Amino acid sequence: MLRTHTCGELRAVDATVPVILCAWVHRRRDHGDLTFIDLRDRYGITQIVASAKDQPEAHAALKDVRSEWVLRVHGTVRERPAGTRNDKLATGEIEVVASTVEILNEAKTPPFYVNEETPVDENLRWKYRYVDLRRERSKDLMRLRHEVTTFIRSFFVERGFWEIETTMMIRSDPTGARDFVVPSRYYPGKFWALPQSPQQLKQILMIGGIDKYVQIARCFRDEDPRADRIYELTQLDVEMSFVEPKDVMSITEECYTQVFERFAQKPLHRTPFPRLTYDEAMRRYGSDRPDTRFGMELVDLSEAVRGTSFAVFKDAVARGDVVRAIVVAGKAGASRKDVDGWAAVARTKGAKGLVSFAFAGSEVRSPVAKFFTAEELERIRTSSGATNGDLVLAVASDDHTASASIGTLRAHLGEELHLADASTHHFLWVHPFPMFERTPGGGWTFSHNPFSGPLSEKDAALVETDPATAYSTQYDLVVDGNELGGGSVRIHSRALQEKVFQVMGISKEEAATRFGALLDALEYGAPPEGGIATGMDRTVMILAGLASARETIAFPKTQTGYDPLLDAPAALDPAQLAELGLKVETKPGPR
RNA sequence: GGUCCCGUGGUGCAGCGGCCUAGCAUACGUCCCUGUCAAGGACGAGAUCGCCGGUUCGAAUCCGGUCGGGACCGCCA
Repeated sequence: MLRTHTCGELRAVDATVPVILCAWVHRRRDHGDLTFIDLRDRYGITQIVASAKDQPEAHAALKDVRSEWVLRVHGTVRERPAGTRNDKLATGEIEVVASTVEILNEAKTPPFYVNEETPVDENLRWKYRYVDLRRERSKDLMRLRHEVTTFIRSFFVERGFWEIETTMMIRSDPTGARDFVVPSRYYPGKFWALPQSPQQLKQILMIGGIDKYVQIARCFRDEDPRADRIYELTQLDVEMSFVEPKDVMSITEECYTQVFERFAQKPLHRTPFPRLTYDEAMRRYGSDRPDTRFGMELVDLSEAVRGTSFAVFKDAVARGDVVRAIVVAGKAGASRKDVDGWAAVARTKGAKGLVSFAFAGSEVRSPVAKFFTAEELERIRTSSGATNGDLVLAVASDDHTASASIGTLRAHLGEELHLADASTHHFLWVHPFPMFERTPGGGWTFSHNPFSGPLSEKDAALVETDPATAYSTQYDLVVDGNELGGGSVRIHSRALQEKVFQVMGISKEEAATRFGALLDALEYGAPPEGGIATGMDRTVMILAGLASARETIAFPKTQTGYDPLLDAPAALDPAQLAELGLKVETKPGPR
């Protein structure tokens, strides 16, 4: 080893010990004939000192040294003179008196500060990620992620789970997200796909008798990235044989309770985690991942407005649609501009408009006030639970659109008005879910996962007779309004799996082509089994209180999926293309 | 595919029709300094305001386009 100690470990008891430290120059303080260097590595910062009088050789060497140079310092640990200790440093009671200073490497002036917490343009941060990773914030996030991952892995391993690596090159299946694909050289014209998740593989592992599987698995989804959605995500992937939903939920809950108690910056609001059905979540919060850190639950005004002369509401109720609303406490004074902005939010989820009622003293201000009698307005007030000074925002639409648009508005207002309890983390389960949801074309698609089993025998029967009313074993784990993950107990009969595909308009033949391996496996003794997958990037992001998942990974890409560090993606040279049997028709873009 | 915000010395910001010969902080360079720890002091260098075009007597500032970054909608089983 080039060093005897790290920069984080020396204390007063080490005084007089000869040491060799190797690390980066964090800061230099030059007092002329006395020079201090803060030497920094992953472990901490240690002050190096050299004086012209007593350590002339080291002192001379330090004259030229600059920030981020890499040094090897030979010296002796000394307790700092009285009055010069630094309580802010773990090593603040000592300093290393340098005898010789070797320069292992010089460094250009860094493109941004390593020793300060200023925000930096992400393009620059990712391009110089090796500099960025030296920053305390980035380093702490890498450590947090490492510790959380290690903890979770041990948690499952201690409970009898085997970590098994599944293949990264699989068959493309264009359901769900777009696949990232890899051309095959040996089979020209054919392609591998990178897995969106190891879903089918882990089910096949259960059929193989592995019994309990865990993997911190990389998954790839070629959809436009967002702050909390990246191309390459890492998920905690778990599967167990001979289980019911409560078994998977219970071990997941135990794991996440421990993870958050150990690593979060604030306590859990409540354990055990509350449970909402999908229907209740939609009815009360207008979301299948409700943020329960604040109230403002949805209210139904359909009955209250049934007899009014306001056609939008009256006609909606008459045709079986609903009027849903939220009460924004104390916002009766909101401006027209505010309300217009909120209406735009509601419209993004399909609302045709947004009607406001401001209850200010004896007066009710609303753009549509003239269509309502005083009694009707009072009925709206009482059935919404609004009190003086409150603002009621209402949408008329079909049940799902009304809930979803008001729910989105609720989430938006929660952010805008800082309504959420910031002192605790609110976990909850959403379970069960409907098995199917409507496609825009009027058909059916799976609500989460085509392999999710029906909740009961009754639901299994409904798959054929009335898919709309069939419930699945699906459970989602939600924290602070974020979907952390989800899973289900799987279908373990080929016949039922094929029936489910059929409802979704996938024929037996098509299913056999796309999901052949799994369907065949189901005929060779498939156990009842289930599992869950949760997002590790999101987990770390929430633990660290970040708004973006990009910082939680070592080598992030930009929002357009560009990697500034490696300058990727990049064109292939013609020889590579030829070998793969590929011809590129689109000219590469500006990059 | 779409909407919105941003782009000014290395970095982070200010300036938003003429007072800009572009300001501040910090970093950077040279010098002074033996107890600092965001060291201090003195001096200095560094940007034609992302790019292209337009409006104007005059553009960092207004308009259009384009490129790049970010937030969001669509999309994300």
